[in-house]
Amino acid sequence: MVTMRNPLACEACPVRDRAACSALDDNQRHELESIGRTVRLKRGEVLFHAGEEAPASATLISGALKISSLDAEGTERILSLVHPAGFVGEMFAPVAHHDVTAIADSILCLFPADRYEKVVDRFPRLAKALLRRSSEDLFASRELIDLMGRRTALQRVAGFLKAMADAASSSPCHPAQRFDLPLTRGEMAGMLGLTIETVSRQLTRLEKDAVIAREGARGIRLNDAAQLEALAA
Amino acid sequence: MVTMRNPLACEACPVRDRAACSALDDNQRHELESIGRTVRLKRGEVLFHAGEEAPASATLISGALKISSLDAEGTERILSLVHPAGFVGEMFAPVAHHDVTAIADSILCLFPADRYEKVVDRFPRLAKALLRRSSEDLFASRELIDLMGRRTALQRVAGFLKAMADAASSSPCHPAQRFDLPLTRGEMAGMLGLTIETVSRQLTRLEKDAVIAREGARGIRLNDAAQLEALAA
DNA sequence: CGTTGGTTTGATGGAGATCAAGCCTCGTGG
DNA sequence: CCACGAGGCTTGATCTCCATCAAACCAACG
Repeated sequence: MVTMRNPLACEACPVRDRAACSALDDNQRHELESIGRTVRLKRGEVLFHAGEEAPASATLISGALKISSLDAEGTERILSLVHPAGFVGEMFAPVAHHDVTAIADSILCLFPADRYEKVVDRFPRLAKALLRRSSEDLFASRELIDLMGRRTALQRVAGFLKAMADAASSSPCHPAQRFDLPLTRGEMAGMLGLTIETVSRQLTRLEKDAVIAREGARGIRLNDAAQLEALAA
Repeated sequence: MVTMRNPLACEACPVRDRAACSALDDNQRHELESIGRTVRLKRGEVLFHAGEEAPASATLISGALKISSLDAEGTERILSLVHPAGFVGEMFAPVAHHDVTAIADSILCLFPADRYEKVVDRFPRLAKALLRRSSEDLFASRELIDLMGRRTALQRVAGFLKAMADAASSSPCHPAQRFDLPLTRGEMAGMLGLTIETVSRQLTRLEKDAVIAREGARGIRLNDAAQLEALAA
């Protein structure tokens, strides 16, 4: 984990109009800027460890994170993905509940927990913006619950691909025609409550049925988005 | 749905020190009181319907709610349970995403969306309290995701019973020794991604193994909480 | 007393977990 | 430059667990 002491470059920030801090005016944002610092993570590096005390808060600028936990047998279960402009950090918990790990090379704004909370108290607009983000996260969580409640493996994998296509798209209403999966097969399996083999088989099946085409291990091209959606049930 | 015009009885409210409004001082709470009204729901009655415009916000005083959606085949999928002091309502969404239904006779404080938001803007402490609640809901969501990610039906049912025992307990650290399931078998199945029959079979199995005892269709007595936890993996 | 909604139990088949190889890609070092 | 190894991915064979279909049970209630 590389920490940069130099000031955050809010002016050039690619998520400046979508992240929670976008609710602030220039003066307020400068104040927030002064307590944060930029952090770079490479794929696989851990930001927070479950059980860690007083975790910080952070906004993801680019890349992707996963929030996960390990069960007794040591298999990873992915609870959430974090996309750029997303917020991580449990402001009200004394210890972190889950692991947070980069699944792609990432850049983020990191804020010490105590100082961040003080800023939240002084700037109500920030509190409200965080509430909005939290509501969105909650909604995303419920979408994942919905996905995992599906009973067949095909429905789950199809629904997952659909969700990834939507997330990868620049326009919010249309799915991306072509994108790279940010997760390994094992991570997908851990997210969907399946095994690696089953995920792999469903992907080959979708390719045989010409719903998708695979380009290497990670690349996905959507041949028939409507059919994909139908299969997701 | 019975709506009462008479003022909310905050002074006598059983959740007055746990709900979001507990963050307010007396004057502020009176103001909130003036825009809300008490609503009584019987089991099965719907508070919000998915797709409904401008849903209100509400705090649950007693009883229990479920947040659910219907998939294409018409099977219900439960996304969340709401316990007393819990908050429902999507302040930032123009339309409701999910159905909200009483699963027990319930009493709640209902606030019109627009007026509630105005109050939130004026009282930053309320915004922060809602943020805390939202974080807790998010955490609960992730626990459910964790539960549903388990691969065997026994683990899911055991984990669910454990969660219900914890929720039913007055003390936060010890599970209740005896409680009633708030859900039908069908609702449990919808929550765990299983079928009614499988849920039923796992319960009989747990009873045969003397981990639990059943008292009628809904009553559960915990014989061996440690074993239950172990089975939940 | 019959009906209805929820629950339990049984029998069967199929979907997915598990076990086991083999393959592809990339990075490292000889 | 090629060999090698390590991860990650795919494919196959088998077996287990759960969904499905079907029927009976039970309690509450009109």
